[in-house]
Amino acid sequence: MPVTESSARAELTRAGETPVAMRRKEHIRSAAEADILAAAESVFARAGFSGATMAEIAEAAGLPKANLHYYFRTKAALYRAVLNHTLSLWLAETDGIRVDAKPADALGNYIRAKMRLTATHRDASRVFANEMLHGAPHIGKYLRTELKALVDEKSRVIDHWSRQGLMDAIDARHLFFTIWAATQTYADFQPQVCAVMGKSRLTRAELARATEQLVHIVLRGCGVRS
Amino acid sequence: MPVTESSARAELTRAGETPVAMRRKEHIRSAAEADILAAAESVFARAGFSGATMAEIAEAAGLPKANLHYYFRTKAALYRAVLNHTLSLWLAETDGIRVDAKPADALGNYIRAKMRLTATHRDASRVFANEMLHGAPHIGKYLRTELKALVDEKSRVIDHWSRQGLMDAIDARHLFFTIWAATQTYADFQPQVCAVMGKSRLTRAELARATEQLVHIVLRGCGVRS
DNA sequence: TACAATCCTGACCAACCGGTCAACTTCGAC
DNA sequence: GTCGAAGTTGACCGGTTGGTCAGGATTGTA
Repeated sequence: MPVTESSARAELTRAGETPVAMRRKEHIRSAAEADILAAAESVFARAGFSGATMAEIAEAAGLPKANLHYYFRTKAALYRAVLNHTLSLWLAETDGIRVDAKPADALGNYIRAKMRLTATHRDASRVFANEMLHGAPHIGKYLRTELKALVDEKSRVIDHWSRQGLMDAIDARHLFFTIWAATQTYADFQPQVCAVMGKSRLTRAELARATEQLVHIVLRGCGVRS
Repeated sequence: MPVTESSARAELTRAGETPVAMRRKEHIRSAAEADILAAAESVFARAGFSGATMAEIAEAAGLPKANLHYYFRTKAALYRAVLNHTLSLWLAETDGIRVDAKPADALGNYIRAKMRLTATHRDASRVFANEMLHGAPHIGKYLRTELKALVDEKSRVIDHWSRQGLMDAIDARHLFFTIWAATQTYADFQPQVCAVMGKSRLTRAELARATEQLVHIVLRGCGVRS
């Protein structure tokens, strides 16, 4: 599980302090951190790590710049905190992929959930994509451990379905890459999608249409029996 | 067609100059520009526009920094030149998608060609992805004109195949988004792919395997009769 | 009230970076 | 050899940016 830069601070609180004081202080801290993280996510998504400035993030958060450095020592620390927040979103939604589920439901709903995620958390998706694009220097370890373990586990489920004749023999890892890429493209490459569709923004209806077509292609393409 | 910053210079050469001089000078210029563009593409791919520094590009090109500014006035001009180079790659490979072709061959070979492109021009793909991620400020116009026109044309071909019963009724635009995303992910998200596969780099064989699976899923998913 | 801890902030600084410039070299033309 | 255009380069500059710091405000406790 990702750990924020400041999570260890609670331990440092003086033993003699009353619960009331702790609660109040923690509230101030966590509220400020949440505001800063939200502003930072938006700015990092638009400008990338190098393109974003602390002054811009501070303005977006409605705080003086020095206050940012009070809660997050450095720009890199703030960036890592934003990344950790996005990573916790990343692992979710695979719960439905289990041996006792129907492949059509499990895979279909997974694609739908992923697509919903890109729509509701577009900035998080873009920060994640940006990090990956630049070689994943901050989250390489996470990819090789937690993400790999999760994919290994879910791949075994899909292999099981294949052996049972419920779907074609498919390399599950590459299938995940395809699903992730096809869904994320609506968040990460939105300018391209909008331009080609001849629209200024993606409507809910258009996204629903894209989702169902992707579900159709993947399920049919993998020979999932329904 | 994209135009490089300096293509208009040839016109400025003095009328009285001999062909030999012109040829030599143009050779020096084009050779230097090519070196700089190659170095810039590599650095922009790794660091993005803001993260890249002219000094870093200069070092990669083996030239003093001032020399870069002699050939490309500003960092933005150099970046646009790199983008133009990648855009010319982008449009290619769709030639095979024509009404008189067999859908299975046309689409299959298109996917294979795209996948080859991401392997041989990984940096170009990443520069393009980075530009898109940040809202496509430099190439928005290109997307809305040339790319849209191309996709509109190719979509009509696919619609034609659908009406002829050669494949399912598929929204061709979203199909292109899926194909582009699924192929580019092997260039743009390589750290993720490598981590999940448990390898330090992508082998040719692994990429070939991914390609054929993607071809299989797309063709089968679109109900292409073979 | 006195205290201590946390929270907040304007002012400041050193490092870096894109870009300029003047001087110098190279080379083909005549 | 002389000339001029193109190519080359080290040194320099102004603006930006991440980060610091000293001092003040706020708040719970005793």
